[in-house]
Amino acid sequence: MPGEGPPSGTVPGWACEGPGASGKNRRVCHAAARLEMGSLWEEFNRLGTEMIVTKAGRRMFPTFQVKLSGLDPSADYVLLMDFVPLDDKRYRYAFHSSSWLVAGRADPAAPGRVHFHPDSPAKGAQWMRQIVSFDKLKLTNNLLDDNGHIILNSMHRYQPRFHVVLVDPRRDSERFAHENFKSFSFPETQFMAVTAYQNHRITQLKIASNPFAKGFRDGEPEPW
Amino acid sequence: MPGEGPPSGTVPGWACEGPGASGKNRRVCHAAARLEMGSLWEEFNRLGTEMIVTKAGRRMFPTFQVKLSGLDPSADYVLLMDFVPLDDKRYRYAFHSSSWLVAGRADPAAPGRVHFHPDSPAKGAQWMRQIVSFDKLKLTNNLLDDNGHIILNSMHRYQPRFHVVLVDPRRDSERFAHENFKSFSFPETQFMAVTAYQNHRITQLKIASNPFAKGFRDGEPEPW
DNA sequence: CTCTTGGCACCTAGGTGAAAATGT
DNA sequence: ACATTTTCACCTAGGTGCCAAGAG
Repeated sequence: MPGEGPPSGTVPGWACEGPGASGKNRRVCHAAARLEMGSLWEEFNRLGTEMIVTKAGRRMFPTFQVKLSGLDPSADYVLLMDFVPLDDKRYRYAFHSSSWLVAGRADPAAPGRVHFHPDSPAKGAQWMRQIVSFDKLKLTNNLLDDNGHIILNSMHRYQPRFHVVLVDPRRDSERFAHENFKSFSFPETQFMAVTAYQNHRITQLKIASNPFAKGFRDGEPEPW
Repeated sequence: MPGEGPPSGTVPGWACEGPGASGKNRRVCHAAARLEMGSLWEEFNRLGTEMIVTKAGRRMFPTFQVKLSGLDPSADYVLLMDFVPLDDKRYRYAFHSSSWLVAGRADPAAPGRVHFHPDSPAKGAQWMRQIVSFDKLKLTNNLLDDNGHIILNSMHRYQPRFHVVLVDPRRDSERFAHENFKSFSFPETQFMAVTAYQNHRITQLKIASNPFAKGFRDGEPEPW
């Protein structure tokens, strides 16, 4: 079942350990990211988060947002996201039992794309100043999309991933690429891509928490 | 009367002339700015452009937009605007003659503020890539404004000014400040600050050309 | 009288899920 | 049957000029 995992957001092995060539650049190894709206993500995750994908592209809700710390204030960084398949399966939803069932092997993988945060590149000080929000990121199921959106297979599970990349001013910076980035995965943000919501409780939670989804708010009844 | 002046946008004296300490940094002296929507600005200017100022802050229309060239693609620049009084007078509008009359000396000058383009700082290559638009800039008549808006006196005339500032990485860069910027004034963008439109033809032109102003467009009559 | 303020109806622009239509 | 596409009413968010009322 979807959703379980450690509450940490740091991929093991990226710590600033020891000397030698295997370490990370000191300007990225102390980077830390705290997921915003964590309790909302967890609420969705308990039900099994679903994200709509459309031909034109649909935003995620909740929006993926992080608070950064530990960057070098005066160094340049690029921030980006990608999405990794959580398994090699295709799913379908059993309405009678309100649960997801494996429906076979995964479809051919969609073109792997990344989404650069539109403010990239920017100084560490700028990134740490306020919450970094990926609200321009859109998900699509159109394999031929030419709007630069993230392409996903519907009825497949994904794990959002967040990357902090140091802009290395050195010549031959490609040769140091492996030590110039740090990645973060928050298990509570994993989701099932769908073209229409399957679990009614997900629909209800979206309506209750997304201001753009219609519906009366907060016990406010219609005006008489 | 408002509106006359040379069609050039370059302030004389900023050219890259000669040797010696009086010149500009080579990374700014070749900078050039072309005003976008020039014909619309001129159309307004012929009538005597008016810009609304409100307590909450009002955008300019037309929006001040420029196309930049001649920057060093890899150098960092800050782009900003300020507004200089065109004279020391206060005006009033004579409806019967449809003309502006001098109504006395200028009120005490409003706090001088500048508006940094929100993408600042950025590389020359980034600034030159597309049109730079100051559509976040707002004008207010609130002397105590704390939203960072440009404060102007109503019934006074102003000349918008645009500045390209090189971010100088050298220590003691303050000592070179005078040679690290280049300024542009487009006479066709001068305007009268008002709290309500005075010239009806200005109102009509705003409605006809600003998508946010209501009114039927393009001879399209109401549905039947 | 001249000028300013605040509410408001009416726009643009674009993010929602519902539901019907269309595949497969 | 299951999944996708399309359309649409209904939102948020915010930029307009208008007009009545207020302030000097």
